[in-house]
Amino acid sequence: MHVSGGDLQRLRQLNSLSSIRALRDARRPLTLTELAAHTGLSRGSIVDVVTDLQERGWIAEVEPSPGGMGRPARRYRFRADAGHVLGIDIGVHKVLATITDLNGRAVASGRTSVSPGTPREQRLDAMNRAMDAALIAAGLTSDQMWGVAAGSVGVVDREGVITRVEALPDWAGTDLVGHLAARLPCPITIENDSKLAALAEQRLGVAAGVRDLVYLHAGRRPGAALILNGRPYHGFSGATGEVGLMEITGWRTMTDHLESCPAAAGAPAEDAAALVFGAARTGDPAARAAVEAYAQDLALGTAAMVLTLDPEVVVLGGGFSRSADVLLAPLREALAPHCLRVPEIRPSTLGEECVVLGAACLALDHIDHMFFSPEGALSPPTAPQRPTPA
Amino acid sequence: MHVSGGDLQRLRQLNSLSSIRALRDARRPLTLTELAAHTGLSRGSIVDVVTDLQERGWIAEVEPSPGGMGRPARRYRFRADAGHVLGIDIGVHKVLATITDLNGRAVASGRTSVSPGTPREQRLDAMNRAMDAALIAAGLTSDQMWGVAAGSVGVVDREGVITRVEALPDWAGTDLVGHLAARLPCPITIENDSKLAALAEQRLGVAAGVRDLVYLHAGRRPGAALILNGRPYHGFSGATGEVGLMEITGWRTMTDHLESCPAAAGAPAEDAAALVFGAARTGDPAARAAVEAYAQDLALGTAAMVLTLDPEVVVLGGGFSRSADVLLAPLREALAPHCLRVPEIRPSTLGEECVVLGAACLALDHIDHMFFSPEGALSPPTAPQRPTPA
DNA sequence: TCCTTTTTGATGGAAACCTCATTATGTACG
DNA sequence: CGTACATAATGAGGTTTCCATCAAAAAGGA
Repeated sequence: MHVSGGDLQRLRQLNSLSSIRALRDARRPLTLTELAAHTGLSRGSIVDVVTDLQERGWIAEVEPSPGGMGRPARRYRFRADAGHVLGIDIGVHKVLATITDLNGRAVASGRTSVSPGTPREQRLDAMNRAMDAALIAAGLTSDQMWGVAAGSVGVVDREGVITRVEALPDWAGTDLVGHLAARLPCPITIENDSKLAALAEQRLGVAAGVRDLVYLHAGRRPGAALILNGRPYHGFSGATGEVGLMEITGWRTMTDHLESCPAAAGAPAEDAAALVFGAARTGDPAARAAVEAYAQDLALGTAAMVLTLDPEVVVLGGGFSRSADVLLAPLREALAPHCLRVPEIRPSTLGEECVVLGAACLALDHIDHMFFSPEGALSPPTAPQRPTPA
Repeated sequence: MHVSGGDLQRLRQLNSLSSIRALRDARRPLTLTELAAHTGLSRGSIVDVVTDLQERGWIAEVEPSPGGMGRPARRYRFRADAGHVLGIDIGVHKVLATITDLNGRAVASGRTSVSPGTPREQRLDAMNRAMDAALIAAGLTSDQMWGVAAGSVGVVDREGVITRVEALPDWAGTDLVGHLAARLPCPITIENDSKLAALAEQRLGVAAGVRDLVYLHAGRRPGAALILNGRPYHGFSGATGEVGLMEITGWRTMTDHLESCPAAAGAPAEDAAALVFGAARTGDPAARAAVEAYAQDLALGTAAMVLTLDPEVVVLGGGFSRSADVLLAPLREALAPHCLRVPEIRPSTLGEECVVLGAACLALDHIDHMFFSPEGALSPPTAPQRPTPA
């Protein structure tokens, strides 16, 4: 909580920001009287603030709403289309890029396919193509982007360096920031993909507004991410949610239960899980047993996190969350004996878009911090530039 | 980050708070020129603000510092003695009460002894006596307290109710808030004792300024508490750090290693640990083995938290931290094989005072939030009253 | 004694806010 | 169709707060 104060212009700036925030959060046009109520300012001052913001292009006037007593009031809306951010998901099998407006609404996206073996340069190239496709679809250029955030597999430290990654052979140490900086002048953030998925679920998804949650990435490479006190939790070096590395949790071997199930016999390892979940859905006893054994192991590591953090909600995400209908009940039952209070378990709903949307949320958060800080001027809406290193 | 804005008086209020904070954080008298630099205000405005604050009693003028070029500057200090808060630690064997000034410096304290079997009413009475002793020692009355925070064993929920406690038979459900409210008109906060110890270590102790830390309570009743993103973490229902409840951590039985050690033969269970640690210190092989076995078990649950949270520091607190000299190395070694990155492990230094000081910190935080919020007026410094329930 | 350095105090001016009275522009109703 | 009512916009006058600037004051050193 930074108390700043300042001069009269700073006060006006704060009041302008207050108005913008009110308009943005209301998600509908507001009248001057409503704005005055929201901000606590007098009517006259709100008029000043609003005409100023309108001249600068932050807000726009809309038709007065018909049918009401008294003289119809002017109404204003936040111009969410004044700027855009870019979210990127660099996955193992695909790269997604999505452009959203300042409200976080997706306006365009691009996609390219890669494989686990794709070498670094080609993966970066795939990222470039996905970005370009999204930009073209949105009809925007790269210097119109206000911010970018990219999600990647692996451990991402505070400087955005990927320090550890198992799934991709030559991906660790990739200078993602540098690579993006060459093509985009705006601020850049890199984060772990599960953390972004968790953020998306907490902002837009099944855990909207939840203060404390554990996001479980259930899939071929299990993982977890945390939202604590309402904010994404990064830890000291970014290596959070790695409880599955402990032998006693069984996370390293739990997919064996699925892959060695008769229902998956002969199929390639990456299809095994889906086949077993499908068989379990139709009642196959061996498949059900395999799912239960998997859930038992998953519950061990989950219980360790739940007992440590006492979250309100556990979000079940990752590829296996598509099979939440057969996985949820066994997981809940396996969790119960370990926990003091069993948190609500909700299957993820955002699906494949989860990480890109989370990335866009993070980029929006970043520019929010910039604009709402004392230094971040409330200039006419233009794409912020990265501060040039001194 | 709440953007508030407001009218001109609010601006003045913000600037006043900014000045108060600068004076408080500097921990030394500042000149008007220094204050102007800190707050970014012009000199003339600072004069206004300062004379205003001085009239209201928030700051005081001190002797100009001699020996310097030019005309000697007036200097002002924050009047930390303008108000006081009360911290209480309701332990199993003792009740502590400490009164600190607005800088968190202890000015007086009181102490009473209790035993695990002491029934609720007598324990509350012991608390009253400790409080009264502290008040008398400080020469203050209960209505001069600006805030109280009490730490208790057991799980404390958001409303301050003790929902679960193992160590004290009839303590769960105690209406601590109600009890304190009958004797103190100021805001009241209740929190779990380990969480307060962690807070104290992060504010005043061995982990000052650390953003993410795990506080290990190593003692006869093991536990843990978390500071995450620089703030105490409470969880949804307050039951955090309970990873020791899982069988696989071995936390429920790990003290058996110490109690069954020959070095502790014949001694009562509560002295066993100290004897074993003492024997280990002199090189007794059986005692060393017992300590190592204990450390192995302690490391399991700790590793689960470290892998989940990736903290910068683990603080070793609780009764056994007095024996950190023999416990630290085995714990560090036992932790290493499980962790991606072994956090720094630091033994607690605040000792018995830990919880009371943490309680005082929490009470200070609470009034900070009150005064620095738009509503909390910057009236002349007087004890805030609890809002009367409507 | 004079000069340099730094703080202090005073004045004028501008920005931003508030209040209150007046005017404008709709709907409702006789 | 005209009047009453309700709400919104506008404008005048006043207050608070801040800034910039400049002369005066208070020390130490030459």
